[in-house]
Amino acid sequence: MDKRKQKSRKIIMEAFIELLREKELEKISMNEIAEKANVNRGTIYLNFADKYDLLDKCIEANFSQLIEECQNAINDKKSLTKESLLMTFRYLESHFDFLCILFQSVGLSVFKKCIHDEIVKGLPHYDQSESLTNVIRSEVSTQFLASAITGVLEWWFVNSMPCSPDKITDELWLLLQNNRVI
Amino acid sequence: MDKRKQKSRKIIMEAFIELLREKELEKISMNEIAEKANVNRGTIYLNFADKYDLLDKCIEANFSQLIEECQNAINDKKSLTKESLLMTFRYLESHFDFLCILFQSVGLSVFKKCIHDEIVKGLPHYDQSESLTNVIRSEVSTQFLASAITGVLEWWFVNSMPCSPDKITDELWLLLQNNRVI
DNA sequence: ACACAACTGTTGAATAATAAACAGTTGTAT
DNA sequence: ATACAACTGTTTATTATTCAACAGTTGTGT
Repeated sequence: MDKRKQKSRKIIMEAFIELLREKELEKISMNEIAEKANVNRGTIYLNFADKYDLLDKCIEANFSQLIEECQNAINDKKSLTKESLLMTFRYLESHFDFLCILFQSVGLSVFKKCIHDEIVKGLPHYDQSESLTNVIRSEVSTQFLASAITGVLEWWFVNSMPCSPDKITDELWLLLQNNRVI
Repeated sequence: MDKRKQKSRKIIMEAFIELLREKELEKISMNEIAEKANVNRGTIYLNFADKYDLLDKCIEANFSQLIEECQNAINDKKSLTKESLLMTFRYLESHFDFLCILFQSVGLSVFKKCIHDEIVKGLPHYDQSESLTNVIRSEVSTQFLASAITGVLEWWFVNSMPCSPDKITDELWLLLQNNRVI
């Protein structure tokens, strides 16, 4: 992509997020965003359809960042690791205030779905055709586990992170081991 | 000036100064500057003739900043004030490492002349036609004082700021008062 | 002496951002 | 009710930056 587009999108999104920290979405005007980003107002419309599209792109970029930060741990080993869980908790922790802002505007569901899907990808997949003793690792169990993990993530986040990322990861990992899934 | 030109010049100069901190002028290539500034190499040539022109513009911008920071104290009262002296010392202190780099490349003389001239502007001017008792405030005395002040500034800077801006300002101001110039 | 890599400064075509306008909308105060 | 100010989203011509290529230079090692 053209360097100018990259830069424009970046500074506009940064300015917008900065404003989101200061006031709620509906109180933010395109004029303000343009002023804060120090770009022409038209430039915003060249890159984003409107304020809500801009918000979507910010969320997407934010989620991409989470995935990217965890992808070494997740993708290299082609399965869920303790490390990737820890990184996810740490990501949620370090972006807490910003994510709260996003969830106010857009709800938790988008993020939850993304994280759930990513966990599904990370869990080991086994054919349904395998023996019945492996039923625990079937599609159903994958969904079961992904939901469980996502649920813990959500609970931890929504309750303002009642314990450290390290502690919650330890506990969750122990549960997974006890269920003989990993 | 067009917003894009402003931005380009700013980020190119900042990147260049950043590189000047890391290595000497002759070891810095236009490629590196472009890379650090995250602009196309051609953009540098659209804004600056070459590396040396870029250096000149950086110095000019830096000096403009000094003047601007002191101009309230200097220009509003149309004469030299203790405050403007203090601000000058503080400016030299806070930009010490960067100014050292500049002086390595370009020498002290440019800066000295600018500061000298600015002090001349700040000193009160009296007609040569006034009574002989006012000879102390003639053109000669103006040059005398400006050189003295500039000399102290230079000594203080070249000797790596042997005392605080506040202390050197106090001492210099006392000298000026004892000479009944202010 | 030669090759080779990195650099300089320039070009032209494509693309993006800017400035300045515009009509239409919304919210607010009088 | 109405005027007013601020906003939205779009359009136009203009200007700046980008990208890719170019020939020519400089410095380095073999």
